[in-house]
Amino acid sequence: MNISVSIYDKLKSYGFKLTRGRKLIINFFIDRNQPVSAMEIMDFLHKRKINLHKTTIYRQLEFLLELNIIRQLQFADRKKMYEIRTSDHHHHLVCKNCQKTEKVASAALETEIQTMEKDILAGSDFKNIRHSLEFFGLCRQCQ
Amino acid sequence: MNISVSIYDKLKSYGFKLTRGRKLIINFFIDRNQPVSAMEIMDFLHKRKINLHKTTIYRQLEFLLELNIIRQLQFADRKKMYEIRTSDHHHHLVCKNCQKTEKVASAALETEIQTMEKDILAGSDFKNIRHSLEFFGLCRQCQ
DNA sequence: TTGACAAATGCAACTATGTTGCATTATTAT
DNA sequence: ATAATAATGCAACATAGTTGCATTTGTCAA
Ligand SMILES: [Mn+2]
Ligand SMILES: [Mn+2]
Ligand SMILES: [Zn+2]
Ligand SMILES: [Zn+2]
Repeated sequence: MNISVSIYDKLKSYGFKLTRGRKLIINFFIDRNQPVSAMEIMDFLHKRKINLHKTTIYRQLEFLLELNIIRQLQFADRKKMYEIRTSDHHHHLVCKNCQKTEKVASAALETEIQTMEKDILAGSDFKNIRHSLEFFGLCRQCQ
Repeated sequence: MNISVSIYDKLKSYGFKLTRGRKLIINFFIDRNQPVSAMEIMDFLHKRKINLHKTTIYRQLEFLLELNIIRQLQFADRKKMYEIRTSDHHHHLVCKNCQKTEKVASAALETEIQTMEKDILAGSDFKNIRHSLEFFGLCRQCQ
């Protein structure tokens, strides 16, 4: 079962349209399988001679977020990153210099984080606890 | 031993000047003991009839970062937050709606994170690994 | 195949946050 | 008090993202 087709079906079932730009953006997310910025999406489309306006890019991002197809990440930068939402829970290792990114994951760490989230629920007035954990460093090229 | 005086001494020892604005900003960081934005610093100074230009605020932040007196944090927002650098390693619980912030800490979690950082050093080309871990939720008022 | 209708887009103008170059002012040591 | 230089103010600029509104496009049903 093709992941992009299953996303298309989801959109159609809600009555949303499958435009050329939307399909390209969805497939870009699937192919990259890594966090990308709005600007990177624009550049990718531009190379394929598809000139979507930046407003449209941001509206697509908002739309895909709303439908839980992508997720938003905030690294040390001011700009937001987005990646396709998959079932595997993972975090990132980001180069402080060039933003090259790798996935990282640890079952032991997730267990500890879940414990922490339970403690927070019990010990504070906050509800709906989520977390963001990212690692930063210098990649080989940037050392 | 007064913490603000020890910071003043450090600055003087490097030959930097103790201006009215700089002292107020340092003391604001010490008093608040929580992450604040550039804009919050401006507002604080404005209330005390000290109108430092925004350029000056940003240059002070850069300066205090350079000297490791404050640290920079990035939550889910586009804007950066800054807090006084203390010896206690901690993370934050931030309200997604109003940005109200509490400190959180867990020795067990830090141990697990350190293990992860060692694994990353061993298993990737990255060096100088750091981490950012923040929790998000909805505070009492915003639920 | 063609309308009709809603969804999606383009555009201009705008906002928020932060940065740069350069002339002027304030702090410090002597 | 003076000289040296750190710090500031200002205008202009940069980047990332947002909003209102007119126009275009995709879809479904006739
Ligand atoms: Mn996690
Ligand atoms: Mn930590
Ligand atoms: Zn790099
Ligand atoms: Zn709140």
